[in-house]
Amino acid sequence: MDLSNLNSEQQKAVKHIDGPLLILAGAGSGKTTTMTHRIAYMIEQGVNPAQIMAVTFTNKAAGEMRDRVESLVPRTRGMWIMTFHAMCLRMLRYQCEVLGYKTGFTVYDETDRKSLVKRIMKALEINEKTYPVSYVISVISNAKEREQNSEKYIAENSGDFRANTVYQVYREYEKEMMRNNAMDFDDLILNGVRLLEADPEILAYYRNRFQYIMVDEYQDTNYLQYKLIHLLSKTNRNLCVVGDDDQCIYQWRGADIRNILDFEKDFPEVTTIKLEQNYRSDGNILNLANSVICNNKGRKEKALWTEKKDGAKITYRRLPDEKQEAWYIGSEIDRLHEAGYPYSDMAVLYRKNAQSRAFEEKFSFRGIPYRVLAGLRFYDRKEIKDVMAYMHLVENPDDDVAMLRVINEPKRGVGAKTLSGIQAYASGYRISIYRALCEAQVMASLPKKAGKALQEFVQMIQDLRGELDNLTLVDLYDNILNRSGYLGALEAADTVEADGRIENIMEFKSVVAEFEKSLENGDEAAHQEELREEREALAKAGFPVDEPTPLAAFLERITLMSDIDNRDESEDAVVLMTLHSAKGLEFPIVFIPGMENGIFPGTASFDEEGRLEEERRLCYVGITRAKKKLYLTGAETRMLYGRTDYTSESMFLDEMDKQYIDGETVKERQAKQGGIAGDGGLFGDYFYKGRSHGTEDGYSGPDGGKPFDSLGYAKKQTRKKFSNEGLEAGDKVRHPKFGEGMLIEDSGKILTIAFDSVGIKKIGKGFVNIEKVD
DNA sequence: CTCGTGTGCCTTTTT
DNA sequence: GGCACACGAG
Repeated sequence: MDLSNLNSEQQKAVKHIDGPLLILAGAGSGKTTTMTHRIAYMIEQGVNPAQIMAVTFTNKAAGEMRDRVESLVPRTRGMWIMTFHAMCLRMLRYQCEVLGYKTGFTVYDETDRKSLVKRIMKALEINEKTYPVSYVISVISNAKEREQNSEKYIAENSGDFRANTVYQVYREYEKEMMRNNAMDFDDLILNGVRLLEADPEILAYYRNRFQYIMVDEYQDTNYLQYKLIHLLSKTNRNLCVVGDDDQCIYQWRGADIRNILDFEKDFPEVTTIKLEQNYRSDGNILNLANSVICNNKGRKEKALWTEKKDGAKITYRRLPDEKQEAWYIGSEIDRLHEAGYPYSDMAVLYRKNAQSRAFEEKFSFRGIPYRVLAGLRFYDRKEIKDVMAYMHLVENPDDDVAMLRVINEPKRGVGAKTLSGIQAYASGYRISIYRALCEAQVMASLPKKAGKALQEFVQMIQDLRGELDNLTLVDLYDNILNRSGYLGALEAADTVEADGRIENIMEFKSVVAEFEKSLENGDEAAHQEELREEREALAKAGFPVDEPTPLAAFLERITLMSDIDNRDESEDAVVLMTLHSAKGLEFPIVFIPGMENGIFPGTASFDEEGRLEEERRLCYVGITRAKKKLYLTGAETRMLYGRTDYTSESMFLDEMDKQYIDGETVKERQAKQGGIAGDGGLFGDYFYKGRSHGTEDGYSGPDGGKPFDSLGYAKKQTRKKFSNEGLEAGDKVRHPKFGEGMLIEDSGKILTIAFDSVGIKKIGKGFVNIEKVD
C-alpha cells in the first residue's frame, strides 16, 4: 500500500491497527483519506473485511467511504460500512423477534411518529396548546435515549406533573408501536442496544464478527450510540474513533461532546493522534474560521494550519432585504460562472430551511440551475408519503399509520365520524383497521357512500397483494396510482399545485424504476447478495432469518435515505442546503447568507450558555466548507412569518478577524453601483412550480430524447390499462417480470402461463402488459 | 356528515 | 407566508 502521499501523523494513524485509537481530526485535515487508507491497510495486512465495521452518521459519508476503500483494495466483501441507524436496522431485521417484534417490522419516520403521537393525544384529550406535540416527542425521545421505557420514565420523574401527562402518551405510544409492529428512528438504536444485551450469544456473535470497529464523527454520538459501540468493542478493544470537538453540532439531538473528550478515560491505553494540517481551504478562510472558534471555551486546544497561500479575502455584504441578498448572491454566481466556475462548484449554506425560498425565486429568474437538498425532503412531500403509504399497505395491511394516511385520500367520503367508528371497533377487538374493514358487520354499519368506496379500497389492497409476486415494482406502482384513484383525483383537480404533485409522483416513479433496475444487476444486486451471505452466516451460527421482499427492501431504503444522499454530483447545479447537512462536504465557493442575530446565531441560542457555543461551532463548520472563496451576507430587514423586521449584524461578525474580510457598508456599495437597490419589487412575485428549474427531468422519449412533453408521456405510461384479452391457449406471450412463456389457460379472471424461467404461474388479468410474441 | 373557507399560530438544526 | 384547527353549506 502506497502511503507516501499521507503526512506522518496520518501514516501513524493508518498503521495503528490494534488497540484503541483516538484521531482528533480538524476540518479538512484528510480525515476520510486517513480512515479509508486505514481500512485498506488492515485488509492488506490480512484482516478479513468481514471483521471490519465502520459507522457513520450519514448515508453519504458511508457511501463515500465505501467507494474510496473499494478503489484502494480489491476485496471488501462483508465489510459493514453504514450509518448507526442502518447498522441497527440490519441486526434487528435478522433478530427482532428476540425483542418481541415480528419479522418485517416497519420503520416510522418523523412524520409517521408525529401523526401517531397526535392521534394518541387527541384520544387522551390532551390539549396541544399546553403540551405541544413537538415537546412531547422530544421528551419521549430523550427518555429513550436514557434507556427509559414509559414505566421507568415515570418512576424517575414522578414529582413532575407534566411528566405524568407525557407518561400517558408515551405508554400509549409504546403499545401502538408494538401493535403496528413498527420502530421509530430512536427505537432502531435503542433496540440495537437491547438486542445485544438481551442475548449473550448474539452479543458474542457480533463481538466475534466485528474485531475492528471505526466510528466517524465521534463527537456527535449520543449516549446510546456510545453504549452500542462500547458493547461491541469491549472485549477486543480495537476501536478507532475519529472526530473533532469543534464540529459537534448535534447536541440538541443528544450528542454528548464528552464522549470524545473522555475517550481517554474509557480506554486508558489509548493512542491519540492529532491531524492539524488543513488541505482544504486557503489561508484567509482557515484563519477566519480560527478567529471564530477560539471564542469557545471547553474545547481541546488545537490550531489548524495550512501550507496554502492566503487566497482571496472573504467578502461580506449587508443588503437591504432578503430578496436583494438572494439577488446579490445570484449575480455573483453568474459572474463566477462566466469566469469559468461550474455551477456545481458553488453552494449556498443557510441556517434554516425557510431561508431557501428567496434563493429559489431569484435563481429561477436568473436561470441559474440549482438543487435544494432537504428542506422538505423529497420523500417527505405529501404526495410521496401518500403513495408510499399505499405501498406500505400492500406490504403490510395492518400498518394503521399508513392506513389512516390514505383511507380518505383521495376522498372516499370517509370523515372523522365514520373513521372514529371504525377505529373504535378495531381497538375494541384489538385488530388493525384493515382487519376491521374486512369484517362484514363493520362494512354494513358504514354510511352508503363510504361503505361502497371502502369496499373497493379493501378489494384493491387484496387484489394487489394477490398479484404482488407477479408484478415488477414499477407495475405495482402504476397499478396503485390507477386503482386507488389517486392520480385521477389529482388530474381532476387541475390546479397548479396538483400538477406539481403529479410531477413529483412521476419523478418518484423513476426512483422506483431505478431501484428495480439496480436490483437486477447494479449496486443493489451486490448489496442483496451480501445480505444473503450475511443471513447464511447467521443461520450457520444458529440464528435463522427470513428473506425480505423487493418491495420491503425498497421501502426500507427510502425511509433511511435523505435528500442529500440523492444528490447527483455530476449535475451542474448550485447546491442549497442547511449548514447542518453540509457537514462533511466541501465546495470551492461557499455563500453563507443570513449573518444576523436571530438567524445565525438563532434566537433560541441566546437563552442557554451552551447553545451559543454550538452555534459558533456551526459557524466554524460552515466557514471551513469553503476551499477558495467565501461570501458572508446579511439583510437589514427580513420577512419572517409574514412580518418584516429590522435585523442586527451577527455577533459572529464582530468576533471575526477583520483583516481577512473585504466588506463594505451598504452605503458605500450603493454609492458605487446604484443598480441593485430598489429592484426587489420588480422581481418580487414570481411563481415557480416544481422542484427546480433549468435541469432536465431525466425522462427521454421513445424517439430518443428530442424535446417533448416528458411529463405527459410519463403520465400516459402510468395510466395505461391492460385488459389482457384476446389471448388464446398456446400463444407465446411476454410478461414484464417473468419474461417469455406459453399461455395454458384463460379462466376469465386469471391467466395460467408456463414461463420458461420460473415455471407455471397464475397471473391476475388487468395488472400488467402481457404481450403476444410473434 | 363531509367538504370548502376563514382565523390563529408559529419554526431551528436530522437519522 | 403557510399549516392546522374551527366554522357553516350541501
